[in-house]
Amino acid sequence: MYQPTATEENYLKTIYHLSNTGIKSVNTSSIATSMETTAASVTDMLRKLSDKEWINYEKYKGVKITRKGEKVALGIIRKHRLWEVFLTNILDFEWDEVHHMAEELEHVSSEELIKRLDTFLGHPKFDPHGDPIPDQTGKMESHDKFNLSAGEAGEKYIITGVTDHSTLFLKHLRKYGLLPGVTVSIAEIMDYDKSMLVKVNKDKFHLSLEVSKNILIKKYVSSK
Amino acid sequence: MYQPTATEENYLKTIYHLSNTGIKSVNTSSIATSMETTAASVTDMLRKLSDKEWINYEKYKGVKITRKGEKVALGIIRKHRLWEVFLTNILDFEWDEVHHMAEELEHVSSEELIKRLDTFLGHPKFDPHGDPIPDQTGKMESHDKFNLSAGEAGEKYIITGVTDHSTLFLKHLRKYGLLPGVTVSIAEIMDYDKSMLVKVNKDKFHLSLEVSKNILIKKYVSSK
DNA sequence: TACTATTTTTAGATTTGTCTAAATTTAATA
DNA sequence: TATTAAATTTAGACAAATCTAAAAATAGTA
Ligand SMILES: [Mn+2]
Ligand SMILES: [Mn+2]
Ligand SMILES: [Mn+2]
Ligand SMILES: [Mn+2]
Repeated sequence: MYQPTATEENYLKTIYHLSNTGIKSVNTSSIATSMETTAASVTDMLRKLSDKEWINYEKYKGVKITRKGEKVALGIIRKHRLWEVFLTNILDFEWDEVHHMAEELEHVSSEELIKRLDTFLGHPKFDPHGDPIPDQTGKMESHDKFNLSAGEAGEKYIITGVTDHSTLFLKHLRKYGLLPGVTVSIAEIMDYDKSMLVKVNKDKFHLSLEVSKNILIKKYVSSK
Repeated sequence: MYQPTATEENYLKTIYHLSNTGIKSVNTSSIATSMETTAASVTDMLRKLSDKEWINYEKYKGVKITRKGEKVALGIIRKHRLWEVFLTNILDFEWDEVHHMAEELEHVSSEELIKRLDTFLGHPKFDPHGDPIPDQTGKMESHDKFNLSAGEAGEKYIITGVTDHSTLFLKHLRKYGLLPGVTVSIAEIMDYDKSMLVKVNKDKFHLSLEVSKNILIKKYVSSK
């Protein structure tokens, strides 16, 4: 139908993400905050996105993304995450360095390029942060993820991702080797502040609730 | 100093190329033709590029690129050609398919990304079309290239590049396996139309002057 | 319910890059 | 050299995306 501009792609991606963050209705100001722009600019853009049928928009009533808009958003998210895999696995960037570059690369338009990149990378299912990569049709894995802060003392878990994607947080976790795929056992949970003592390989760390709240895990199972 | 926009980068790249195509002074209309835009638009942009000291521009007198502007242009050309190597060598695209994608990828801004891509690719000196890749300082190899049409019957040559970069021409050459690095011997040159019979491996082809004029070669030397 | 605070939209500008049409300058030629 | 042709620049407009400030609508609260 229409060919979205890079800006339109960014709006749709943001609206898609906000729609899936438990936030009831996606309103103008939440979009403005996420996009680091003004509510007035968002209103302007919402009208354009609505004209092109990527969202349903009624003045003052908030926004709902359409199936069409979702398809655009998932395409961009797919590109973003595949490029992130490329940057970490092939060019050896750290997981806290790749997001900014992927923000640019995700707008390179060739579908064939991303198809071949996907093949070259071995059809990865998750990006370096543990986020699932949509396939060409938009489908992706959704392993039930829960927070390390909800884990129990004495139990063993595998890190599957993070809820805070900020460079600061990712860098912090890297210092402890707390990356997706790594096995963590909870040695002790402090009653006073809910901080925890965890074991990773031979090392023991003390993690604040602030940190454990933002780490996603699944139960450890020895078979694969 | 200033951060060039993608459009400014494209203008500078075009001006740089025109400056090195033997065309005496780079004039407004030649830029307009190359960029597929109007002379009026070019005039507007020349003023901007001049303000930012990437070109020297005097009304009605044409354009000369500055050292600063050349540095910008060479940076873009480096990115363009490295991405072309990536697309052909790593993602298995054909040499006639990569230019369009590289036109987008060349504007991805990270210097560190291109540095690592260069390392990953093994610091290639030439792109898939035989064009030299500038290094980080802007230096590049300039093998003296001459045209196959100026070759002599009975002699053996190695293809080093092309002067026509159109998809049509590149596709045509691919059909015959006439790619950079391939050895060609001229069996016969027809007096009437200067067309030639060439041998590539076991195959013999008849090449029109139109074609041989656009193929760049160097003398064959058995040692390396 | 009435008033106030917050959110959202509108109005009016600005920047970047583009265009067409008209005016101006330079080049070509009779 | 005078006149015509071609190239270039200017003038005025437009689309995309943004902004600030003001107006309008909705939500929160006494
Ligand atoms: Mn990211
Ligand atoms: Mn983006
Ligand atoms: Mn190219
Ligand atoms: Mn090339």
